[in-house]
Amino acid sequence: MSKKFAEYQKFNLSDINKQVCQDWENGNLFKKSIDTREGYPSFIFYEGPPSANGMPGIHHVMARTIKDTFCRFKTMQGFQVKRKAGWDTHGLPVELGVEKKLGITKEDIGKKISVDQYNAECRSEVMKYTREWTLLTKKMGYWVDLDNPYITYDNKYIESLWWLLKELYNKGLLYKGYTIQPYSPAAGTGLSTHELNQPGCYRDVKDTTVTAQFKIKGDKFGDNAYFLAWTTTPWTLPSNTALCVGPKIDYVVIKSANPYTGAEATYIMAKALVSNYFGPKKAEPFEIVGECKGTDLVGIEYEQLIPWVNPGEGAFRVIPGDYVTTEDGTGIVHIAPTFGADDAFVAKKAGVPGLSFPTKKGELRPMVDMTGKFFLLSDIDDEFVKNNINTELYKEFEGRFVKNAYDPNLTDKDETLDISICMMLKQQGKAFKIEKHVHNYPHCWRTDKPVLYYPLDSWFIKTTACRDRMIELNKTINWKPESTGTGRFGKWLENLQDWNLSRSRYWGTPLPIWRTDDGSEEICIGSMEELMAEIEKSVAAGVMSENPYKHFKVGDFSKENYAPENIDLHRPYIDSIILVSKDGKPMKRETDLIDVWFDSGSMPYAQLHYPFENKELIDTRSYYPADFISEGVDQTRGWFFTLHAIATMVFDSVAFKNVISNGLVLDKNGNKMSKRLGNAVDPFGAIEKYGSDPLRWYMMTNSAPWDNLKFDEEGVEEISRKFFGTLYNTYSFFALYANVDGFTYAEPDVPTEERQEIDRWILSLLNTLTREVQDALESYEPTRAGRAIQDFVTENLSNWYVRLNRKRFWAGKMDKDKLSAYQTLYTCLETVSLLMAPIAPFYADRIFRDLNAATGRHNVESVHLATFPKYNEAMVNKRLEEQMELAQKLTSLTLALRKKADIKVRQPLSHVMIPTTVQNIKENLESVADLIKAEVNVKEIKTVEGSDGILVKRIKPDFKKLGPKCGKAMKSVAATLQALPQEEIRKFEENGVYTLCIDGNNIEVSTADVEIFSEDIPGWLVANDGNLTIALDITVTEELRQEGLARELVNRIQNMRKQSGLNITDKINITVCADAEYCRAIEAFAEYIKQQVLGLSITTADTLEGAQEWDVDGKKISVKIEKA
RNA sequence: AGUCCUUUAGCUCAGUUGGUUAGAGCACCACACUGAUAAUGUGGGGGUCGGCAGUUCAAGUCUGCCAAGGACUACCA
Repeated sequence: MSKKFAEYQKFNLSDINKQVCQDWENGNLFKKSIDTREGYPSFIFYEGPPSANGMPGIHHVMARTIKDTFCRFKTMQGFQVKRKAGWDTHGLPVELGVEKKLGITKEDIGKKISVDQYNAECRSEVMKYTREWTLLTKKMGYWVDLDNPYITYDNKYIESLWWLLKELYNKGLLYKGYTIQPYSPAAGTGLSTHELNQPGCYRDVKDTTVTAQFKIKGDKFGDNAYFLAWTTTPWTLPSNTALCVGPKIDYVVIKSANPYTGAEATYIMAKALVSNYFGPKKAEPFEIVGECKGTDLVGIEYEQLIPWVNPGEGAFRVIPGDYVTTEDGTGIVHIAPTFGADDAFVAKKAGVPGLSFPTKKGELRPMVDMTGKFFLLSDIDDEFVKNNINTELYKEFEGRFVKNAYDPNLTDKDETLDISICMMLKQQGKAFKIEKHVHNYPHCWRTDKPVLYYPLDSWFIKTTACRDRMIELNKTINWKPESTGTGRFGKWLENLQDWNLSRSRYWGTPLPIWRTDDGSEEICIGSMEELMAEIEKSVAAGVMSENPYKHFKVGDFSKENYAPENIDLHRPYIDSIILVSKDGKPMKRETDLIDVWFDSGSMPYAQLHYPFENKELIDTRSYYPADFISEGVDQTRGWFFTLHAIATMVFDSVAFKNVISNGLVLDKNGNKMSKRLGNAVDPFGAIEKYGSDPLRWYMMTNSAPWDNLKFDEEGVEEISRKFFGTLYNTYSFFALYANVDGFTYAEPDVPTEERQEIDRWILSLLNTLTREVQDALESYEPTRAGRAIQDFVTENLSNWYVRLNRKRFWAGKMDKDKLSAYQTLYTCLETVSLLMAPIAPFYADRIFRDLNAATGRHNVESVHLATFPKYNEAMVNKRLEEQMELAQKLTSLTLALRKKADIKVRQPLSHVMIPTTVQNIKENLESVADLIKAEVNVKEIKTVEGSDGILVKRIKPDFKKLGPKCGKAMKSVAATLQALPQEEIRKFEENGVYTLCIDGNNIEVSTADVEIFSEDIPGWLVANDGNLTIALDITVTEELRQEGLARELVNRIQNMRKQSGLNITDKINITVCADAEYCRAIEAFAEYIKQQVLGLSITTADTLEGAQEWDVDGKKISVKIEKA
């Protein structure tokens, strides 16, 4: 019994999705796709770890489709592609999720709940949606090893991180620094830039600003001269220690007076901003008396504006800063190094001290304490108060909160510290201008209160030291799109800052650095072995009473040994470990955790527990660096950067060779999706509704991965219908007839040269397609690949090949020609299933399996274990492709003419005329003439030479060729050529050259520089497409009329056959009752009719019982068919 | 504020090294086809190629400026 091709009653991609998914599970196919490639070259892919504490969204389908597509493609190309899944488990979102769930705040940790319990909550919270993620992964067909994922909270993972940190430490790239960071006094914690970039954090606020007068020392500008400097944070003025000018900016010296007091004075400010402060509309007259550059001002000293605290040597002078602009303010910037990152930077460079208080606890703080208020004198070191603080002045302000929002007793309506200070300055005649100003200011997303820029201690990685190497290595990375690599990423590297690693939290990788209290000695731990040894030392020295990790066995890499029940490297356990210094002093761990981005950037090594296990995989570069990674473009400075930075600094290598940074998934109106707006698309719903394939296909083909995708469900539906529906129809058509004929591709291939031209044509296109798809995928352009496949299937295979060849499949016996048709169509379907498999893995597998089940041509069970098609150049015939294109164009033109003349395609016509002098077209035409004739139902195609004079010719200049030759005269040349009379054109054609006279210059034009074609044939119905012209003879002769009628009858009989439910192979007898003309037509074409409808006999009768009536062009006919 | 991306038909997108009628699909309207039929074909309307300026014989394409939308980074008086 011969095998059959599966035939389906309905087409539901969602169901197919589920079935194929099940087939994969049953066959353990993902594993097989890796195991069967054992020993083959590797294609190395790294999975960027998502966080499972949020539900997966539709954009994850996008990102993962890209990853999956290339991994499948490379697998099919014969590479072994291991894909280890990963989970990002540390960090703020997790902590916040837990705090929300438990209804606690950060302050409650260690009070209402122990750190221990808190971390346990985090550990479970972080994997909250693992089930959903796993489900989505399977449903969308993302093949990744979920059974052995790397998890960033894993002890082994942390140990690898420690090793990396120690490498950096040993290279001197890890240091502790004191920098200005965003800090939320209300929450009592520093904030990462990531937190500051939460939506809604930056808000417009209205603050009181002041332009203050800083009195210049000495009499260089007279004895009453001031610098004018503007600030939006007047509360920082008591901490002022310098003024900053732009070296290249022009400054002017102005004689005027203080608007509040009227006191005459000399002012210095940027020339470009004078009109903001002085002018005819202002109260005080002014006069510019001098001008200089910023450089000239540098070094000038001034008197302290608010003399509360003595900051020490080197303060109160003008320093240079490149960042100073003349966009607003005065072009002179007030510098409080303790409250601004830029301030601190320029001040440090110029050797200007910041203004700090030593506290009674022995810390060094700015004027503002950690709760956001001016220090109470009682909290400051007594000695310092005595020597450096003017307590008379200061005590009036001590304890004032710098923002009302920080003070539990104040509201927006109360006078702010800013206003108090402004009033004080005004009274003292030091305020030049006080006004409200609206500006954008960051707020803490947890407390909703403004953020303070505040100096904090942090650990940094000195990435700046490796900047050049990073830039160099980046040039070897293939970025898709290129602009992200050179632009966003490249620029980022050029302006690289040191990487602030510290996070003052609980749930994260602890910084493995232990220090003595005085900071004189410290140790960086790089492994468990080291830690255990140090603990033993500490126990021996009596610093610790016992080793809390005593059950851990060094060198035992079993799961049990590293299980959290055995050891836990997280806080608070790790904090209980006190090590001992060489001098016998206790060393405590620096309480910081590290930035979670370090976690993910370390995954190439930590996922392998490098270097403790799998050392050779990295060292021999057999699993490193990645050939390919892909994530959202928002990861450019996130994961992409941390991967690159760690690889450069520790391994002097790139971490990845090819990278796609994909765009966002927006809603169909181009808005960002968000749960709040309710425009987020649920990936599970979408997959259920459409199936994963259309979704994946839509995402890959609608726009390039790196462009944002405007997700529109209608687009997915369109893909379903247009591409998958057409492909399904094509397959169904094939299966239907192949089963009737018992075709199972058992016969040897019909030699190419013995196949019809149209077969060779589609096979030629198929190979061209194969090459294009391969090229596209190899250059990481899935969009181009998908679009090419889609175009081939819908346009060429279905709409042209199948449509034109339908009769070959249903008529006649299985001869060589029919076999050729089957083999050709089979090859196309099979190849398409292979080509599309990386993008649409489900339906591709369905078709492949259905085809292969009947033919057994591949000895693999799934398309994903098969080999990607190879381009066969011998099959490509550009000539044939041109010919067919010509046929398609001519057919379209002819059909358009029929339409214009209102003559149905069923009515045969005698001939079309195609004027052409181009030999090439003539030859091409000959080979496709039969096709065209059949398609447009015309008996004959005639070509006409131009010389007989019936054609009206036209010249079209070839601008590309003539342009460089003619230059400025181009326009006139074109106009002259186009206006050339018929006789001149004829002469031109005869001579091959023609001389034009333009503006007195002779220009010689040859026939190669122009296209000459006929545009019109007087008296004929004519159509043009480019330089192609056809004319249709619309005369319907008696014979043609008869044939037309016969065809109409065939059409009606076929309809009746179908209606009456006859089998397609049943034979019939026909009786017709019609007028005389129709009867003559039937008589004349009786054989034709019988053959078309499988009729044994056809007779005409005067009257007819039980017949069906039809109207053909106004004629009434009755037709009756009976099964023979 | 800086960097980058996007802007072509009502919608989604093509548009090669600049070359003269700016394309496709969807949607819409009309017609045809009816042994692939919950398919299919043909025709039609629809465009100041975001705006302005420049380079050029020639600009959707190159340059500059501007605008809108988006992303990232930063936050500065």
